[in-house]
This record gives sequence, structure tokens and C-alpha cells, in this order.
Amino acid sequence: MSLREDILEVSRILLVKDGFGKMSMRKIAKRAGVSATSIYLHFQNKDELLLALIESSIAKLAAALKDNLSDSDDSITKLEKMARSFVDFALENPQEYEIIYMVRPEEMPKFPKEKFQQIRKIYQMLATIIGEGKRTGALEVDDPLMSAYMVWAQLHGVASVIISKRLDTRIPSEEFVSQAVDHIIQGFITQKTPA
Amino acid sequence: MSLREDILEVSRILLVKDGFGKMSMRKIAKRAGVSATSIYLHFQNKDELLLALIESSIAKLAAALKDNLSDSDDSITKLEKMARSFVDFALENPQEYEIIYMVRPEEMPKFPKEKFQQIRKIYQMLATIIGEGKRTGALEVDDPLMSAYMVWAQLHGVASVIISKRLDTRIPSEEFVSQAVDHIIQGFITQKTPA
Amino acid sequence: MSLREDILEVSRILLVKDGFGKMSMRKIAKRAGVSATSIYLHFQNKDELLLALIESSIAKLAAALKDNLSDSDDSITKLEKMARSFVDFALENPQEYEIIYMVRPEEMPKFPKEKFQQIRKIYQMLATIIGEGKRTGALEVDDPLMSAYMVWAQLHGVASVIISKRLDTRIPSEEFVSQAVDHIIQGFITQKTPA
Amino acid sequence: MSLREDILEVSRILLVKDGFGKMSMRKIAKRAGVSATSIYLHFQNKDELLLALIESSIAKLAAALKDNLSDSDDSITKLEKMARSFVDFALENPQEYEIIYMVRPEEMPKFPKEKFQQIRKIYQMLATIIGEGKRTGALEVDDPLMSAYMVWAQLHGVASVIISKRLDTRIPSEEFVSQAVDHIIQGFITQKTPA
DNA sequence: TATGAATGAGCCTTCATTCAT
DNA sequence: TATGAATGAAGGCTCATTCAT
Repeated sequence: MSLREDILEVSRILLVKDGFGKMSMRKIAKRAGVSATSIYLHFQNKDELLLALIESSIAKLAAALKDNLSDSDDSITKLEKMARSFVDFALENPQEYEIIYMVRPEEMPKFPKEKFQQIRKIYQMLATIIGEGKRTGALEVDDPLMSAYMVWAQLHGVASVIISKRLDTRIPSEEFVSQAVDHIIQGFITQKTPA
Repeated sequence: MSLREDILEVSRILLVKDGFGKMSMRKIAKRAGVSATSIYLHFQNKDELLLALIESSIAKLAAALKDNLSDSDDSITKLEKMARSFVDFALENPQEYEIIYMVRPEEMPKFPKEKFQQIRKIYQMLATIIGEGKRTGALEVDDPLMSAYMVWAQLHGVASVIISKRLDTRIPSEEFVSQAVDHIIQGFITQKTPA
Repeated sequence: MSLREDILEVSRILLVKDGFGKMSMRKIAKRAGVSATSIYLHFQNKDELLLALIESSIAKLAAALKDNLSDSDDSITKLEKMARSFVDFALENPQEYEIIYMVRPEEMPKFPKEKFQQIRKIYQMLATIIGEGKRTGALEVDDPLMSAYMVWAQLHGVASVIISKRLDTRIPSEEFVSQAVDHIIQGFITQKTPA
Repeated sequence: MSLREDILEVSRILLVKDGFGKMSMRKIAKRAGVSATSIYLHFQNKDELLLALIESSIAKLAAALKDNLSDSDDSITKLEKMARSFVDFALENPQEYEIIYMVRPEEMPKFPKEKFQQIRKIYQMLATIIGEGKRTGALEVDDPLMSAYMVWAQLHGVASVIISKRLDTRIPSEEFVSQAVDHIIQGFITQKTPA
């Protein structure tokens, strides 16, 4: 594996462990077993390193979501799969997930907005699926884009609460996730009138 | 207005702006128009200052939630009011909200856990209300505590997304909040079987 | 007891515990249970406080030495008593002793030399006694002043080694002191020619 | 000459001048003509710098003592040489000597005791020589270890008094040292019975 | 591609001291 | 006689970054 990858990997860990402000080039270098100077051969400066980190995390998340989709699925299945994939990704890759959502746009004005907002493509995917469901009548929504954001916001809340260890210890997190995801999706499914 | 309050206010702003690691005593002092030393006349050290910040934010949130409750309300109304109050508080006091929920526990390991988790009382309030609704049959839930956390997690997602400015600019946030809160609560209300 | 005395007492302890450089007015104030400002009502500044400390320690040592002397004693007895008193004082009042000898003249050029060197009177006392012994033939010395300094230097070495805990733990310090003091004094007593 | 050596040299001077507590990294840096940060490239922190200082001083003293010894000398000569070397070292290298003996153990509690007490080997050397003299009958001592410490304590007193400039200005220090060292050693030499 | 040496800026904190009360 | 509030200076130390090699 290239040194560049090593640095990114170590940075990921330290960013999540120490937080944005305290992640230090020196510590990264030490952990990666190289001199601090060497990092600058691969990244212009700390901001660039962070940017690379965020980009790679976003790419990984996008890939995970796409991988679990199958064109043959109907809209509801697609939506369920995507919701589940999203939360699963968050819980299985908490570092990447935090990197994406922990750092807020206005915190780092140096970052090119267009790169940072690449994440929006994900919500578009969601909106597209919901739009499909609306057309076929499977989903009962008004504005697909708004619904997409609603789904995402609620999923994000569920994932965040677990990742940041704010869930009561008496609650089994797996059960919590299952119920919550079901609940979120169900709200958009057309109520079948009982015969 | 006392210097102590001034310092707290400035700190609140800087904590949210710069994050935990980069909020500096010197910057706080400069903004408050006093010497850095003076801060130490009111707070033992940086950690104590932060603790005071968090405690006051939690107290403010708890007060806001309680204020909007009326004993005469039925369970559903109580739940709706509380949900709405929660999101409103977050949007009207984004700094306080961020201090409570966006400063990650790992970033401040020295904090006495019991104080930090005082926030859990809020979820208990929620659980109590939901428990009431379950007893009267108004709400269809299994475990009130888990449901309380589900409600909260989703509300938190909605609030977070707006506060951190991740909502698509094409979506009007008020409408978004209304729909989302309704949607979240509705999921727990007993489905009336059509006659 | 007056506050002035309280402050001096606390200072003595802290001076010896923390060393000259780290003894702080604030710590003194806190330990004495007064505000830091109050110290300045009794002492102009830190240097003055230190000076008072040294003066009182010197006075205490001088008193201890004089107390144990009796005019009726012969020179040798006087010398022995004084030597013994000196070491005993050092071991029983290590704080005062350290205060006197730990702080070297050139370390604190602000101190009025004449006050600081008041301690020299003690060596004069010693020299006088030795001079007496020389006159009566009891002591075999060349220059009483030099001998006085020799006696004192060696006693000081013995005391210092014990106070600074540099004596090997296998050596019982009482026995060590006894033998050393004897040895030092004996060297000045006229050798009796065997008949 | 390496920067490391420069720093050590400057530190030695400042340690002796200002004492442990007031010797500051910044002052050292300024005197050495480098930035304060640079010191940390050569020493982990202030304690490590001090440790290096002490270790080098002890090594220098040990070397000086060994250098002046010759295996062919008899016990008394060895003892005399060693005593003389000890005082000479102290007077010729007052900084190193002070670093070893005037920085009190309590002032630096973090130091690994085993390193700090390496100095004890020196007293062992002394004890070994005295033990030899006891076996051959040249020296009249009871416990060689205790005698070694007595010799050392007294030599230390003599050296200390001169280094800390407490000797009366009327006394020529060379003569003082000569007489004192003679006196100290003589006390241990077997008294020859006059014919 | 890699690094050791170097640095200015900044960090949190403690200090001795002053001033108004 | 006593104090709380305030401060400039200094403390040890870490940081991101540069430069010569």
C-alpha cells in the first residue's frame, strides 16, 4: 500500500479520535512511521489532507449504497435497501461516517464547496427512487426531494445517536435500528385500504 | 451584566464556531475585552468553563421542554408539544443545542460522566409521556423507553440537518420541520380501524 | 498569633518544600487562609518576605547556640557543646537551616548584604571560643578564625548530607553524627604526650 | 560544536545561576541563540534536559576521581588523592558540582531515583579504599562505609562553603582547603605511638 | 521520494503585583 | 487591616510549516 494511503488511514483514525481541531500532522506522521515532512509530499497542507479524507469517505459511502441496489427491485425494496445500507454503513464505518457529517460546511470555508457538496448526489439517488415510487403509486409522497431529505434526516438521527454513544445502555442497538428504519420507511408507504 | 456571563456568552459562540479543540482561552478573553488571566478568576480552567457551558445549555433545554407542557393535556398533545418544543429549541438556540449534542463525548474525557449525562432526564420525560399514552391506548408502542429514544433520535436528525446547513436550499425548512415532526409522531399513534 | 507570623510560618514550609524559585505568594496566601493581597500589607514584596524569613531563621539559630553555652564551661566543653548544638539545630529545624544555607548571596543581589551576613556573628562566636582554648593551651590551633571556619564547614557538611537525604540508608544517622562531631572536634584538641 | 552541547552548556550556567525552578527553557534558548522550540528537538522536555545535565556532571566527577588514582599507590595515598581530587573538582567545576549536590532531590521528584543515585558509586569507591587501609592496618576505622561517608560529608562541607562564597574574605581559600583536607584525612590514620 | 533541523505563533496556565473598595 | 478583580509577563509545551540536504 502506498504511503499516501497509509497517511489517509492513520489520519482517519486520529481525526475521529482527537477531533478536527486536535488532529495533528505530527501525530499522524509518528503513527504512520514517517517524518512529518513527508506528509507534505503527498498533501499540500492540513486542509488538503482533510479534504482528501472527506472525499474518500464520501466515495466509499456512495459505493456502498450503489452496491446494494439492484435494477430489478421495485421502488419500495430499493428504498428499504438503501435506508438499511445507509445505517449499516454508518455503524460499520463510523470513522468514515463521522468524517462526512462531523465537519460542517461553514467550519471550513477554505474547502471548495463543490467538492464538499458532492454528498448531495446521494440524496438525489434517494429522491429518484422515491420519485419512481410516487409514479407507480407505491409511495405516498408529495415532494420526492423533500421526502428524500426527511428519510435521510431521520436515518441520520438514528445513526448519530448510536455512533455518538448516546443511546441508553438498556436499549439493544440492533433492535433499535430495525424498528427505527422500519418506522421511517413505513411512513411513506401507501396505506392499503383494508378490504 | 457580570463578566462571568460575558465570558460564557463569548465562549458559547467560539465553541460552536471553532469546535472544542480550537476554542482558546485567549480568543475568548480578547473577544470579551479582558485579559486572558481574568477568565481564571471565574473558571478554574478550560475544562470547567466548558462544563459550565454544557450544564447551562442542558438546563436551558430542559426548562424549555418543561415550560411548554401542561398537565391537563392528553398524552398525544403532550408528545406533540414536546417534540415541537425540542426542534424549536434546537433551531432557535442552535449554539446551545450544538453544545449539548455536537461536542462528542470522546473529545472531553475528563468530564464527570454523571453531569454530562444529566441530559438523559429529558428522554425519561419523553418515556413517561409515551408510557402514559400506552396505558390509555392512545399510543401503540412496545417499549416506551425505546420509543422515546426513537422519537428523540429522529427529531435530532431533523434538527441536526438544518442546523448544520445540510438541507437542500430548494427545500423550505419550516415546511420540512412541520412535515417531519408530524410524520415522526404519527407513526406512534394508534391506527384507527376504518369502520 | 499575628497574621504576619502565620505568613512567615507558611512561607517557611513552602520555601523548603518548593524551593526558592517556586515558592509563590498565592500558594502562601491560600495556605495561610488569606487573600494574596493581604501579604502585601505585611511585606513589601516577595523579596522582603524572603529576607524576613532568613533573618528570623538566623536569629533562631543564634539563640539556639547561645542558649546551650554556659560561662563556667571550659573551652573544650564550650566547643563541643556548640558543635553539637549546631548540628542538632540543623537536624531539628531543617527548614530554618535550609533557609539560611540554601540561598546563596549571589543568588539574590537585591538583599542588603549586611543583613544577610549577620550569620557571620556565629562564626565569630566559634572563633572566640577557639581563641580562648588556644590561649589556655587546650586547643592546638594556628589561626582561630580559620579553625572556626574549618569546624563549621565540616559540621555543615555533616548536617547537609543528612538533611538532603544523601546518607546511605544503611548508616544510622545518629551514630554518624556522633562519630563525625567527635572526629571534627578531636582534631583540634592538644595531643597529650604520653609520659 | 553541536547545538545539543551548546544547550547543555547554557543550561548548566542558568541552572546554577537561577536555580532549578527559575531556569527557563526560553532563557536557555535565547542565550543559545535558538528558538525555544529547538530545544525540544534535542531534549524531550525540561526534566530530560536536567537529567542529562546531572548525568553528565556525575560522569565528569567520577572520571576525575578515577583518573587521579593509581593502582600502585598505598591506601593512604589513594585516600589523600581522592579527597584532594574531590575538592579540586568541586572548586574547578563549581557548576557541575552544584548541579550534583545543590539541586535538592525533592525539587525534582520525577527523576528516576536509580539514575540520580548513581553518584553513590563514588562513595563505594571511597569505602573500598578505606576498607583496604583497614585490612593493612594503615587506617584506624570501624565501619569503612560509615567512614567513607564521614570523609565525604566533611569534604563536601569544605567545598560547599567555598563555592557558595560563605568563607570569610580574610581567609585564603587555598590554605583553608589544604588544612581542612589534611585534617579530615589525618583523623583516620593510625596514630603512631612515639618511641 | 524522504528527512532532520529549525521556527513563529499559539496553546493553557501561573506569577507578582496593583487598584478600588 | 483586608479583599476581589484585574493584568502584563512569563512559564513549558505543541503546532503547521519551511528549508537544505
